[in-house]
Amino acid sequence: MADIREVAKRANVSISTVSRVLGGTTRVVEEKRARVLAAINELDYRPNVSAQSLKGIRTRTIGLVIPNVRNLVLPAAIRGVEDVARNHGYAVVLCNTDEDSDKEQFYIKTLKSRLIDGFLFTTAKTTSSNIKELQAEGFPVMLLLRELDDQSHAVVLDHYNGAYQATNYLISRGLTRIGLVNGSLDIKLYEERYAGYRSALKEAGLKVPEEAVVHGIDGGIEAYRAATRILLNRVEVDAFFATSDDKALGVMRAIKDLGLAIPEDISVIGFDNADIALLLDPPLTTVAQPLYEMGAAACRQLIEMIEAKQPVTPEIQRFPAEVVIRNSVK
Amino acid sequence: MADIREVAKRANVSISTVSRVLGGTTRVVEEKRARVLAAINELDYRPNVSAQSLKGIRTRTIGLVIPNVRNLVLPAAIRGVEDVARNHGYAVVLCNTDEDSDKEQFYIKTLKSRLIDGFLFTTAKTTSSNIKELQAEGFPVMLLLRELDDQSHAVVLDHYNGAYQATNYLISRGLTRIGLVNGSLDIKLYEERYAGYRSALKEAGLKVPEEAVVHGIDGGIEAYRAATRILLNRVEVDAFFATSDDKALGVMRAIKDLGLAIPEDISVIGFDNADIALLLDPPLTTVAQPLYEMGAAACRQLIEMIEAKQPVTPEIQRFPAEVVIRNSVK
DNA sequence: CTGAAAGCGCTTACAG
DNA sequence: CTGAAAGCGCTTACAG
Repeated sequence: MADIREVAKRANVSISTVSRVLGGTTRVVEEKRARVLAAINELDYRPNVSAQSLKGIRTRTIGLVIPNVRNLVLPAAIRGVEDVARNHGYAVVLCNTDEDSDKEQFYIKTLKSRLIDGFLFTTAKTTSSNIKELQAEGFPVMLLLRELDDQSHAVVLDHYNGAYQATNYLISRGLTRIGLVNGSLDIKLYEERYAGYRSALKEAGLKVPEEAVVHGIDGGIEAYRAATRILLNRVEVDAFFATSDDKALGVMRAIKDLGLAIPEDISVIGFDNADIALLLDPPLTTVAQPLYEMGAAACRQLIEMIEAKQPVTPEIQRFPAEVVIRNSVK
Repeated sequence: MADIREVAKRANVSISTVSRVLGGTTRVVEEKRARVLAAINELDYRPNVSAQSLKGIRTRTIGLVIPNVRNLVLPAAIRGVEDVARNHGYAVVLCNTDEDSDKEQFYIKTLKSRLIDGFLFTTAKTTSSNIKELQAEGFPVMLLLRELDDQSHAVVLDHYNGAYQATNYLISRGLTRIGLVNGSLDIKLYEERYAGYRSALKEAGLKVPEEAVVHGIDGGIEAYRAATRILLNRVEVDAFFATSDDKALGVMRAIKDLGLAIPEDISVIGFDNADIALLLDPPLTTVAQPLYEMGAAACRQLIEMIEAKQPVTPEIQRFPAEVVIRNSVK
């Protein structure tokens, strides 16, 4: 690729002038500006990001740290992030941590040495301090889907209310023995969904069927095993609240494998409204999380933080949850 | 972060020496080397990638260009890519093109100005020359999942044989009126899967039921509509071959919505063996594509190309396809 | 084996 | 408004 000297030569100006028309901050006489622009065009010149970054200019690159692309939820959020990044000229580096704090630490290190402008995490956990340390060092950090505390910028769902609504919906359909297949309580949102579930039961005068409640479940296969175990133990259950759609998928498979019908014998409600939820059998009733929009909002706010001169005060953007009614609940 | 001068000062050597112990190519006297290593450790020093890249050193960053993360297949391949990238100290920048040649072009440009070491594409199309041009400029380019021609390095499946096997399996189960829900013929692999399907039918003395064959379908929703249309037209069909699992999901939904049973009334076979295939209802019989392994292999070969001194001769690695039998076929 | 110096491609005070 | 020069953090001939 052409460099700034070639452009300068072709336009018959100094490299300083080329740099100035590119930067757009200083006045450049119209005639020269036009020549420079022409030269840039003809040579298809793009400034070398590494050279710019050495001078303290933004790299326009952000690091997106997630547990694992390979699930039903994250891809939609990633698209949201990426689309606004692209529209602002930013590139995004993808990192999968598998919920492993050491991997996360490793990625933070490599991203730092690559002079990333900011970080977007969907891996926040109460048990890890990686993110807090990074913030303390002054890096722009945004949290997405999972929050940490009110010292961090975050875009999240109102998980408590979503779970509360889901449970209430089941109750409104006459269901009373509602099992819960939940994720790890180290992750705040699963704690909140658990809390919303309990509140709804309590308000309705129902008690939590402890034998039909499991936490720490990750993905469809684990959910399948958990639900099978509960059902095989002859725990009486007329509905399951699975706190993610992939868990719901596993729970549904388990119910059917035992010869039971959905929703006639057991109802199932999920969480996320993943792209495939409406194609499942039966189409899955679930709590919608506007994943794409949340990813987009988080990326927008991160870029704002990056480009702001002064530090922005931490803000938590909480999206409302909504039950999408389909056919998996009686 | 600390820079090389601080390390040099602390270790009481010149910055050249620090650079040398880092590079590992030149001998450095053991005593100094130890001091430098200690200083690096104490300061948690990592060389500035931008500065290195300005000197012509690899950035250890690759661009991964895909149509859209938001589907059932790509995430697994991405994980394969990312895992081997991480193991070699590479970062990966993710780009979604939506099959749009202009977006692809845009990404190629931005990635170039970021001094990416190499490119990995899963977007190869016979109708676009973006990739060929990039190759002509001498950039290391790897193709994944989709190939272009024998001038390009690629890691792909034996699509023809996979489709041939799938169709043959249906035939072996006594099915004779086999519809096809296929992707765009601009993409070579869908052409190949189409060819495999036709060959199997032909060998069995069956003819292609043209009214039950559609191309250009992308995703579950479109597949749902296409299958519904075929069925509503009263085309007689006893099986569908959907050339991806997300299409199969839509086809299954369409069949059930019309009150038909799978596989009793109509059998369905998919392609990919996506993570959720075994949790569907019924569990989906499909052609397995080792997505994770293919992603890993492609990334491995790309890094090899990047780090090779001399140009590597184009090689196409073709993985074998395999039918995974579950319960969606009679 | 190792230090001082040049230079990678830029941006930005500093003069004019 | 604009050019020459310094310098961002590195690597690597060049001497010694």
